[in-house]
Amino acid sequence: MSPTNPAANRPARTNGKVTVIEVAAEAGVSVSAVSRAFNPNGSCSDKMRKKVFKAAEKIGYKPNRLARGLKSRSSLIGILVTDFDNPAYLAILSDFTSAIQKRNCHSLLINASQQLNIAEAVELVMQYQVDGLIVTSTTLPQRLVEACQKQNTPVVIFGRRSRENLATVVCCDNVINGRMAADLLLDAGYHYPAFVGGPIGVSTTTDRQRGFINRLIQRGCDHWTVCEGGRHSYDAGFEATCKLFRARDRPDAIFYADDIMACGGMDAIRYELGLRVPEDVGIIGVDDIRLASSRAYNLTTIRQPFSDMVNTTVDALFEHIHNKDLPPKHITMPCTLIVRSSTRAPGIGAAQN
Amino acid sequence: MSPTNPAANRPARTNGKVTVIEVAAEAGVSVSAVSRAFNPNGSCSDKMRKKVFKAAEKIGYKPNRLARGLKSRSSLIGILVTDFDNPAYLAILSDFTSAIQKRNCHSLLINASQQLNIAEAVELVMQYQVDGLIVTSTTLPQRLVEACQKQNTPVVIFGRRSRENLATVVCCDNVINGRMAADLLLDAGYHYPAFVGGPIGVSTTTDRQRGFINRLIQRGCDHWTVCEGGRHSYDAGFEATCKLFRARDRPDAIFYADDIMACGGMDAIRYELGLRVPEDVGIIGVDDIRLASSRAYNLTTIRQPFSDMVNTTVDALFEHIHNKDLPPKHITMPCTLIVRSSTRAPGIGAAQN
DNA sequence: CGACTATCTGAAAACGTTTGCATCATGTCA
DNA sequence: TGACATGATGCAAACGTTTTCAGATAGTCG
Repeated sequence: MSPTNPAANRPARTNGKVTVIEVAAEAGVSVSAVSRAFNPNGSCSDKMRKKVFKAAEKIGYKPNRLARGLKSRSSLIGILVTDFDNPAYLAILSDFTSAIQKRNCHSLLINASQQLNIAEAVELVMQYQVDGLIVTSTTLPQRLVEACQKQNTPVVIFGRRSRENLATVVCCDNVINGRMAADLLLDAGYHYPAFVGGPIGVSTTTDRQRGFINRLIQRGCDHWTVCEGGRHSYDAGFEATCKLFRARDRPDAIFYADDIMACGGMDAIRYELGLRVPEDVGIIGVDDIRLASSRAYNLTTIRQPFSDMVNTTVDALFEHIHNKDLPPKHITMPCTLIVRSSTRAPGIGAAQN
Repeated sequence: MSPTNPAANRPARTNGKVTVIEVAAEAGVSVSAVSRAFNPNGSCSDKMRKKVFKAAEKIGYKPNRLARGLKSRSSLIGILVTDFDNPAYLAILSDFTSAIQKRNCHSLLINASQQLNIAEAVELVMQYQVDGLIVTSTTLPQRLVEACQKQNTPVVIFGRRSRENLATVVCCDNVINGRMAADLLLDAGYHYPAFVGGPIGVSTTTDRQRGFINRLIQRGCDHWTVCEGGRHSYDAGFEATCKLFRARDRPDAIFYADDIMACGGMDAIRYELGLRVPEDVGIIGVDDIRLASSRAYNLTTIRQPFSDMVNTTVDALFEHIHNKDLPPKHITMPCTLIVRSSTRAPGIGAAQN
């Protein structure tokens, strides 16, 4: 019971678990000293820190993040995912978790695609006192964004623009993307373009369609058609394409809202309809998923810079976390046209234009 | 200060957050009553529960899962993922999160593919006091499994068998899968089979290889070759295949450790080498990812029942959570051969055998 | 050598729950 | 009617941290 060892006379409750208390006892310092030693910005001398670490190491102490989260930050980031169909999301998830881990936080992954609606998902994730929330491939009703803000939890929306200016958004300008697709197809001499969309009412799809169609009209193309696509999946693309070709006026070029749909569509055109790509039908998608650059598809597409978008999203989220009254902002990332062999080279067959 | 309202005279600390204390005050009951009302197996009358819920609803109370986790379960399940290359994992993740959410728990997703090694990943996830841990596409060193068990956290390993019998494992018998592939190729009259593997030292790959080669030998085929594949990716399959065909003895059939590698390989064979599938080269993969059934690839493969495997894994994990001294078990799920058009029909060209 | 900072350190009060124990109704049975 | 079991309720002590506040310990400067 020496006076230099203030924790020694504390009853050592040794019920298995090793906590700060045990570390304090072992190192002969106070509990607060241990806490500070483990906190990067705790005021604590080097000697103390070394002593504490040594004791902690010796008795195998690991901090309890739940307990820590009760007083300070949980270091949990919620990731809300609704679209598990789009193959691009595997790399996106990998990048998100990785970027979050780099900041010594971790990812609470919520699947809002099936049983859960978005409101329930948000409520659940908030129960874990997440430090921030990333919402992917869907937009958040104003009401929910406000609910998060009331709890002081910043939200960043990934990949969808949202009408209200409440939350920070990272996405691409899909109207421009639609325009790019229209220009490419017309330049390559296609005459009857079609658009195959994703889920109804989703801003990415509607924006792409709007940009596409408006540009067609603007350039004097008055012969086009549109097909609601359904899910972001191979099968949806396949079927939408078959449907498109059952009509009397068959398109000679298709802009798909999505690469995976474009792949399904290309297979329908080649193997179901027996037509050639790009000679008979030109195809262009969006995303540039891995499969797009495969030799089998070699798809012309508009690349979304997913990896950059993810990093930007996480950066923005942590900015908001560290500075709570930063105003929300809209960040638009540029897309690039990747011309491969699912469209004819510009100029060829363009005589009629 | 009526005697029927024990919480009314408690100082109402009203610092914004609404907690059990506020609910108790609102409902005029004790804090413990509120807690019990919110816990399905808390002893509590219907009248009380109704009263508490009404008060909670009125003032917008949401339980704090972090605080709850401090005393009882965290309702967090860790999911360790190392393989973000294999496209099958998107659906697997979707199924895992969904199955976990059905049990009113949530998924802490740890990416152990890049910066983090497995030991660090496990340690991190344990800091969140997860109720259980799912380890996918990798095995856990005995030391780590023991560390988890010491903390009373059950572990289930998904998709890999592990040498030690410490943790519960859900996987397929990949030796059998290798045998199936060998039989199919020999039956179809291929003579010089090759195996293209995934990452070195991974049990799935080595098992498939072993089953495959042993069966070839057993059936008198003494002409075969093997190629280490590298990652589970399209590019790895593509390149391994090119390498294979640069040798003097070109195989006429390839068993890939993985569908996505098989797709890369098929493209190499068709577009890089100018050979026909299945006439010149037969191809078989494992997994039956969505892409395998696309018209472009239409790949013969061995289907792993991923969805069932996920459910079995989660079932097993929760069994262990609820009954801590259940012994670990090995669960082997049956795979099915899906014959498509990347292999010749059995019998054709089999004269030489 | 004394006063004054600057830096470390410790005690104790949170953080929001759950739960063991004690109490108190309420109903049951002889 | 009294003894007793049953179930609902409240009190208060955990759970493992962080953090405020105050005290102690050097360090600096005149």
